[in-house]
Amino acid sequence: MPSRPNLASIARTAGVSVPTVSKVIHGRTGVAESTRRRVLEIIDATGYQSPTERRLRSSGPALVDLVIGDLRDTYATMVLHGILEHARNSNVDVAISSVQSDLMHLHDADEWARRMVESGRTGLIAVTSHMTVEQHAAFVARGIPMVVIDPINTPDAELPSVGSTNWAGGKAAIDHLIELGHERIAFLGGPASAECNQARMHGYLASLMAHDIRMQPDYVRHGERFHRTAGVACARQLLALPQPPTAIFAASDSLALGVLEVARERGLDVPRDLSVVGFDGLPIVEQTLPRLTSVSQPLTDIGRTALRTLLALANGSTTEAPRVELATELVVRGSTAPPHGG
Amino acid sequence: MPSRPNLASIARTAGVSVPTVSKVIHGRTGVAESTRRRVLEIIDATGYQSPTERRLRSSGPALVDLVIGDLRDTYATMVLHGILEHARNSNVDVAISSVQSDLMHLHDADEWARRMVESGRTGLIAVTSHMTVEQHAAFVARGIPMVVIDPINTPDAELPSVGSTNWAGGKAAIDHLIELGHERIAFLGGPASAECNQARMHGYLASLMAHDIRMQPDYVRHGERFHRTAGVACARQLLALPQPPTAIFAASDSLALGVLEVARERGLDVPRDLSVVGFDGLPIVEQTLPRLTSVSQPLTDIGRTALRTLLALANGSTTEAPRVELATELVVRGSTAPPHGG
DNA sequence: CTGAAAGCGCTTACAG
DNA sequence: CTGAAAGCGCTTACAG
Repeated sequence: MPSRPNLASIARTAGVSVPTVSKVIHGRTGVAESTRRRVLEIIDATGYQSPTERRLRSSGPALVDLVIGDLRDTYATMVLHGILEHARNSNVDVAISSVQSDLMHLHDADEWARRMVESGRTGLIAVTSHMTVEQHAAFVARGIPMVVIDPINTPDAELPSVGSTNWAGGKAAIDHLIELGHERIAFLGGPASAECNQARMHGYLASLMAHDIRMQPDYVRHGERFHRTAGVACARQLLALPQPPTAIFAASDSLALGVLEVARERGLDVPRDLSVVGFDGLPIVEQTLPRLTSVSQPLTDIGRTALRTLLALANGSTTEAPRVELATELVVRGSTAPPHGG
Repeated sequence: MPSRPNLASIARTAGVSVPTVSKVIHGRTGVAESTRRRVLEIIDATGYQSPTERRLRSSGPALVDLVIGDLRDTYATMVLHGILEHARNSNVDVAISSVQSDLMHLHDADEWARRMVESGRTGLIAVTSHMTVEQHAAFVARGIPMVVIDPINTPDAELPSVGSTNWAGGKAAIDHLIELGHERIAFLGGPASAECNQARMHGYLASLMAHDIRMQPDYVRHGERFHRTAGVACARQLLALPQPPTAIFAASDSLALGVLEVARERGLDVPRDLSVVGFDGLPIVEQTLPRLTSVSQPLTDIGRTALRTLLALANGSTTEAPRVELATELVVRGSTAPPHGG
């Protein structure tokens, strides 16, 4: 076999003529099903690329695909901003799609990967998407490198991912509330399946445990999304408990906005009657009344790092850790104070 | 000349050999400067496309370029959302870049257009960018269709653009304030050069005129950007006037957020002491205290329409109007009321 | 359904 | 600096 496969070498291996291979590649009719299958197998095995594909990959800026769950979320926008900044510096183009996570079934993943190879795409970054082992495998099988940012499920261990120190961030938030004197602290999470959400919750549990505070199952709630409306629903439940919490740690700033809204609607003063901590550090935390204490994530850095990791993988680097975590930082603002009642 | 130019036809026209044309196309050395120029001219004139370029354009989904001024602005995000929605339905891919407007000089535009042709891009949508006649010409010259959304300068008449009824929206806002009994009404605008800003201001002036209210030059301010910080700066100036306005019409919701902030810092009650109207209808207007009366733009529709227009142009349609305006709607919320002092 | 033959469009290596 | 010649990789048209 020559160093680079061409129609002739594929034809030779398959024991057919060059025109037959050409027909298979272009999906023309007039090829026996068994022949077609045999040729396709060899094409797959040799990793044949048409001249167009080859030129696409070598000439001009690389083009990476980006899938984002919901763009109207400021979180996604800030990650995107970081990705685009690094893209400009690295002379890389970014093709963006926004899809509902459930649209991307296994079949779609395979079709998607095929089309990415065809159009010479360099790799894929998925932000807050659902990503199964099979889907990941579909991309790997076609040689498309892939990086995820905060998937809404727990990804397989092989899947390269970039995020922040969610566990440490959650723990820092609760440490802060306990230092202020709180003991009745609730956790208001996002999708229970999301790994980042689980890590934040386990940071919460770890802090309680370290301070010998018993965890109350009633005080742990999960929304369907990291969204304000979910925050409203869960906060209403929490504050309607016979013994409501004196502090709520929300696993996102959007959820925390919902908490502030419910507090207002119930006439509770934040932070006098209720302390609230968010997570993300979105710009909005500086605009709320009171300004929101929040665990800040370096979102643009996460975006930048994800693209850097992807480009490294595309260049054949395999030394990258499968998971990169950037540091979070608790920023104390006006929404936390010692508990009032005691 | 054959129906489709190839190296042979170009060589014939230029009076050189096929290998020489090949060298010119790939920028190889060993070609006399005069020969190179002659060949390049003919390539330009005939619109020659390499087989790779041709295949790029014909196979797979079209790929359009999108340039966005500042992504962290929710305005841009919502437009983007509309574009991506229509892109998914039309099986079109979107390559996104975020650039400071001043980065795109004339030279860059030409280079950009060249690269777009090379990578088989279908067209360009520019959101809130600076776009000169020369830049537009650079894209037209290479056959790249282009659509702009709210450019921050006044675009040339030929440039296809999509926006909303800015003038009517501005007029509706002021009509509303005057109906409430206001006479001391200020206009707090964005970049004075932006056409959308000018249209909103002229709506303001038209309403004042129609109600025989004299326009006070002191009451008209322009920020450098449609941004909260500009709103803060201008609102401070307006409220420090010997006779401050009783109502402020801000030409964007972000500017209006700055006004609310200054009102709070000066202990003014909105809407009792000061009425505020914004423009855009971003989701945030439902979250402010009080909720913000605002002229709502159909931002996702604008995005959708921009892409639809671009694709129509790319398909050779020339019947499109050069300017499409979608309807705005004044949504009255809690930030406007009759003037208190009077 | 298959492939020998002709051909297209481009590139490469090299003689002048 | 230029181009005749050889060749590469693929496709097309058609005979069997």
